[in-house]
Amino acid sequence: MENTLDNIRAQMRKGLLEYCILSILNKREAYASSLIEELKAVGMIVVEGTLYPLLIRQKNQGLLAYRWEESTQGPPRKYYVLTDKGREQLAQMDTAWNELVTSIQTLKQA
Amino acid sequence: MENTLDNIRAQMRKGLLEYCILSILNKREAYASSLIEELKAVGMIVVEGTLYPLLIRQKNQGLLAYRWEESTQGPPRKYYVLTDKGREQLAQMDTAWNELVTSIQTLKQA
DNA sequence: TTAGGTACTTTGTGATACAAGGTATTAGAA
DNA sequence: TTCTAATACCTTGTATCACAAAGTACCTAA
Repeated sequence: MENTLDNIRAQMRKGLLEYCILSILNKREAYASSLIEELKAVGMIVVEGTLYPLLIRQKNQGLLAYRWEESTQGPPRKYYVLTDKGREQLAQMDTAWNELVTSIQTLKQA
Repeated sequence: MENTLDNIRAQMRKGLLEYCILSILNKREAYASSLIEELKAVGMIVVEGTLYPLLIRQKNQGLLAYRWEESTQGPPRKYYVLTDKGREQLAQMDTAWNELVTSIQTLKQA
């Protein structure tokens, strides 16, 4: 029942991670650790235990595909890319996000 | 496993309802049905079974208080108002929300 | 061959929203 | 008076999401 700013942020992020992942992958392919890095860079802390199941869900929904790629510094990496279906979903999410931002703007006005 | 725009919207709303309620009550006091009406007016469909537990949670956290008021058209209504603690929480949520919007803007850029 | 770093995965828990159903008060019609 | 409809509040069971914590596998270098 903590009410820290971190918790508030965490609650607000719920459901938006999926959108963030598709948005990043729309720019370039990436593997899990690099996604976590990019999210952390913009202030959205995400842990592995959250991200991996999410990527698997999106892949099972046909939004993502992946390919294995060798790494020079460890085990091979799963590089994810957006599918056509993923791009369609992202377009819908862009709409939903913009509407959400507008809704909250409206709510906060007189 | 539906992927309609409605579902996408619903997922994105998760965790933001609390913020919306405090934002509305920061403008004026309100009872549950009127909150639902205002949320519906900006495109955020919420049902009673979601809102009542949320109001009770926020009241138990000391963010809200309420008073009973007679109605001319039915049973008495619980009018909720923000407490000082609720206003503090709202201020923190404003910060968190603005940061979230900024984070997503940044993610979507090159 | 062993240690440490990197990467991927799974399990159990808490929190949120929802569907569906239930309780109680009021006003007006039968 | 009694019944019905409308309004308002509340509860229970379920699905989903994020997280903490632990586990598995690969690779390199000492």
